[in-house]
Amino acid sequence: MASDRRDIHNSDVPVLCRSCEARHRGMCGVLDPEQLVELARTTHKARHQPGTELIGDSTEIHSYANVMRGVVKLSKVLEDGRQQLVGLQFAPDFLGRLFGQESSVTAEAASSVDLCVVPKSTLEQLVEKNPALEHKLMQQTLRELDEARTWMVTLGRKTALEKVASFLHLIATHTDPEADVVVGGARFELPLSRLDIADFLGLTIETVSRQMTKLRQMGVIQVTNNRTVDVPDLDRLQTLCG
Amino acid sequence: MASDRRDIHNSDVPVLCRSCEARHRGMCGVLDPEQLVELARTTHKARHQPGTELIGDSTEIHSYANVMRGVVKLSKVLEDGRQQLVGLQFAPDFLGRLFGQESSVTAEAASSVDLCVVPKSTLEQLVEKNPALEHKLMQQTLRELDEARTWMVTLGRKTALEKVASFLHLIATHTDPEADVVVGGARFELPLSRLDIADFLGLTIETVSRQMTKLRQMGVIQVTNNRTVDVPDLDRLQTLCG
DNA sequence: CGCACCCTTGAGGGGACTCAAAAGAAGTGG
DNA sequence: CCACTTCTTTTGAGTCCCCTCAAGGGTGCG
Repeated sequence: MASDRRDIHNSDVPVLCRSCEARHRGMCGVLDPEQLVELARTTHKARHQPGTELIGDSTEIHSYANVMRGVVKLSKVLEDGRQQLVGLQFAPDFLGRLFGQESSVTAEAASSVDLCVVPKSTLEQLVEKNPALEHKLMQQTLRELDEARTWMVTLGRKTALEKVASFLHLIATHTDPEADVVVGGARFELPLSRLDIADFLGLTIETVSRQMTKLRQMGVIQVTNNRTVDVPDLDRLQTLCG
Repeated sequence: MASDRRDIHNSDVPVLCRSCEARHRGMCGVLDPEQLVELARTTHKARHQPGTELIGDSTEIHSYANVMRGVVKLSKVLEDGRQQLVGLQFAPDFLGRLFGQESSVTAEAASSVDLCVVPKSTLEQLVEKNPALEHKLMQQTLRELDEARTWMVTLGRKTALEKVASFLHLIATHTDPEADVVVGGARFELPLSRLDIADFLGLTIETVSRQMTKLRQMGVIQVTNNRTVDVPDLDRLQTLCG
């Protein structure tokens, strides 16, 4: 492809960026090499363990980030501790509330996560200079809004079984399929614990577990080590999503 | 105010736009008079009765619109007919999925609604020429995303009483308060029927009704004609939102 | 008045929650 | 390698909240 050829000859591309997914599919894809160099001067990679809080709700924002690897969960909590996940972000998603003074959600590493961290001011200056960048971020924001609204239907109108099926379907279609996929099926690692899944679905951990058992007994899924899920027939799973 | 004075002298402002809220608080606020004239050449006002479908789910998009008056409800339905409202839009909100080929939601007039309709191509050309316009629309999209996520907590984690209280609080704080507001209280017309409220909250119509009755018995609200709600103490209402 | 529509109220049932305990899985140290 | 702890997940029993089904008001309009 043309862009690949250009990359080969373009030794200006910062080393950090060369193997980064965000440069192709993510926001950095709209930057020219010069802007990429400028951006890379102020960014740094950061690896986080599962459970690490990346951004706190109602805390001031000093930086944005790109998810380079792993899964980040976005959540909100009520005063009495009830928690609800409001989004999941995969590579190469952009992380942070653009133009916001403070975050409206808590961001936490669900798995081991690699981030490319950008200072707030750097990115905002770049956005001002490059309308294409804001356009790219707008596209992601619109996609996130679509996903949030799709999920509202799940939260408000689906049964527990349908919720769990919907979650499995979401993960199956959002994580890169492993090499040994069977046609029409999928095998993947759950990036979330049962508690996280419950918080994502508006259920309790016990109910999630019971529905997983039911799906297992129905032959829709196979589970090994509580985390690896095998879906022989994705269409079958989809019919259970309501 | 300075902007008012400028308006008076600026007879270039199209007649249609002079009394429009969207020109000040909405997206047209970032346009200069020349652009406003250009835009106004292709727009037209449209009044719709309650219940009119403005945009169908999965239908092709030919135009966008600004809500000038009234309330628009956004909804999604499952194949078996279960419905979920995923958003409410008030003046001067922008209506439509920017850059999308087809809508991902159904938009319906909840009350009598006045729209300012803009052809898709006109607006998209204007967005390309004017980064400030995309920025403004980005701001609204980000706000809608925040609202959607806040509502996900309500859908997933709140009890029926908390849901109804949250809905009333939302309406109380999103519709322009009437002249005769008491300090700390509010009085407003519900823009939605009980069925719509139920679809918004992920409840049944009967449950909504029962919780309204309970709130009435608790003295938190007074209801007249099933549509006019009086909240003597908004703080009291808020404590019930969970 | 009579009809239509929307809302409220009541009785009963079921699905998800709560509380409790057992079974696995993962890590620690002898 | 195995006892031990700890954490996660599963399973079970019982309860409650919300849904379902059904009937009874209100309100507006012809």
